[in-house]
Amino acid sequence: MTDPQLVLTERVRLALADAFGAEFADADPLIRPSQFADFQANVAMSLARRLPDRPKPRDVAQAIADRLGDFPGTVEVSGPGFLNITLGDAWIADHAAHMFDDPRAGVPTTAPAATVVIDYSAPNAAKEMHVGHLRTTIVGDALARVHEHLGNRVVRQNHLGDWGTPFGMLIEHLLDIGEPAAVAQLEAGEGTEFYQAARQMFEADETFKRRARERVTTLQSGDADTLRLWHVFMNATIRYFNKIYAMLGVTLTDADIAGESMYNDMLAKTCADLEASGVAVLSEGALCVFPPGFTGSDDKPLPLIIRKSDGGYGYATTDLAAIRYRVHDLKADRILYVVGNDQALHFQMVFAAARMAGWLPDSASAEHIQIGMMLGKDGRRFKTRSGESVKLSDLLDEAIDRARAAIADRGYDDATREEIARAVGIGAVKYADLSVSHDSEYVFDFDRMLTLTGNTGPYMQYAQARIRSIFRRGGVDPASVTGPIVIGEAAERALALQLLGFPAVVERVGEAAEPHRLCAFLFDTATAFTTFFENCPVVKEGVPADTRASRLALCALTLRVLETGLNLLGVPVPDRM
RNA sequence: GCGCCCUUAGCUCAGCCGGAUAGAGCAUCGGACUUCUAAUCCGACGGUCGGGGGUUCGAAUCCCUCAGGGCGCGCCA
Repeated sequence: MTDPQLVLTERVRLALADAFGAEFADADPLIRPSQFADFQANVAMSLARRLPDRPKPRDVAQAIADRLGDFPGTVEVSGPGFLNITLGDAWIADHAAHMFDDPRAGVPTTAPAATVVIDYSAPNAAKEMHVGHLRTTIVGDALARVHEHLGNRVVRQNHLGDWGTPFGMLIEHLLDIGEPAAVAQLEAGEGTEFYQAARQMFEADETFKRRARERVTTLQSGDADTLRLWHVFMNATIRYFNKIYAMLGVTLTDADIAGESMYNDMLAKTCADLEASGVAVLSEGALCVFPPGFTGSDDKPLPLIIRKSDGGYGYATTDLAAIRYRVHDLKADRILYVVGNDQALHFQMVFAAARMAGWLPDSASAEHIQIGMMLGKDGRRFKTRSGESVKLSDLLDEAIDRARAAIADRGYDDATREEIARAVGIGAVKYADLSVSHDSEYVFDFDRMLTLTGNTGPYMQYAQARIRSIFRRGGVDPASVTGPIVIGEAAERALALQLLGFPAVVERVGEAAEPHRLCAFLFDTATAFTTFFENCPVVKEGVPADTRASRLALCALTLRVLETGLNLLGVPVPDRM
């Protein structure tokens, strides 16, 4: 364990138990970063009130400090009873060295491993695919990578919108324009245009409308010819999705596809079981679950409709079937739904219904990781100037174009420039999505996300590239560096201390499902490195051999942390920029 | 009516498991370039943390309330 906050928590807890008795060993020492020291412990104030003779908080703090005499650093009582803790340089160097020797850079593996089902991306083949899907894809993928790194068993579930009434008109439109033309259009990413054309026919042409409705019926009845057409449509669409995933460097594969259609065969039983157990009841001809606590506009219970009065199933049914499948068949301990926050109420009700049915036991959690809406620079829903939704590939192309322009005069050959432009452009978009908290709206702005300063992908990539540059310049392989690490300059100390916090951040990101915390950490790390870079020459002439060895080790460790962190976010890591 | 998100510096956002003087980037102003990659840095300026009440030794953070903005909510997904 290298994380200072955790080390100190344990150490101070022992001290206060020693001072006041074992019954207080459960008290959280409240170790927090401090502006007056490396860390501060805030426990004395609250603990003073719990103690029988209600001593002064400062005395409590002093009593704890007295039992930290052997601590490798300094402990001072300050203000109303704060304990200001400054770690010794040797302690920091020692733990940094320990972290450096660990291939995992101190990140522990969860034991026992949990099964984490992550539902993300889930583009809808029959609806406009908009930039909102970009965010759930990127955030979900980062969470999958983090949980995998933590040693959990991750089951990705791409809950494609691949079923439902719109497919009647989509299939008819496919027939009208011919399969080859339809496939070409869909693979080219013009699913929205395809959908709109079908929609237009549906609204304008009564014959088409009738055909579409009949097609829905034959599709749902499992008619072989119709299913074949459906597969033609879906396969082409999925090939387009895969192009986008490849471009984005997303880890989703066809094996992770678990679209709505997958649950078709379970829907009737889902309803029957819910009805038999009394969880679902008929209301106005529809089969509904009324989870307690949900009321509508007139204070009447709000239904979750699982079978429409016409006998059809909605997405609530699918979600309930999916939750049962994920718990029972996939053995999920945790299910993360990385989905837009407009579905908050829906998921609350689905989760509540699943609990009522006993399909979601207390031992498993279902969490809606709410994704906030993406806004344009004008603060309104992200659209093109003409009001169209923005095509994902166009968006990514523009990011790459801008990145390419930024490095145009750097003297790289074409292939290298292209590789860097892709890494920087895609990295900028992904990092921008990840660096703000997932549940808030966020403003999409190319200019901001592509700058080399601030909390951006390019800045993080650049910091990392500069470290590699040092190794190149020095003719040193980062893997061959051995240290030892010695703390001299303030910038070395600050960098080493910063690095020690990496494992805890990764764990926290997994627990709280908040990738933006990793971004913030990496930004702080890159900033600390930049200060080090400005102040501490490494392979320049005149640097003593031991200093050089120590700094090379710090560089190598920083590189590992930045590279690992960016990998966990799914942000590409170019060698040079 | 109900649910979710939001309201913190001119702009974009952190901080919100309560802790000392609320942070960062951009923008603005001033400074640093014969570079271990200056697209990278340093400094300055800049805030009634939407309003009010409560809990607390202590509130941007917890509770209540009001206001404003966004999104959603019985047979689309």
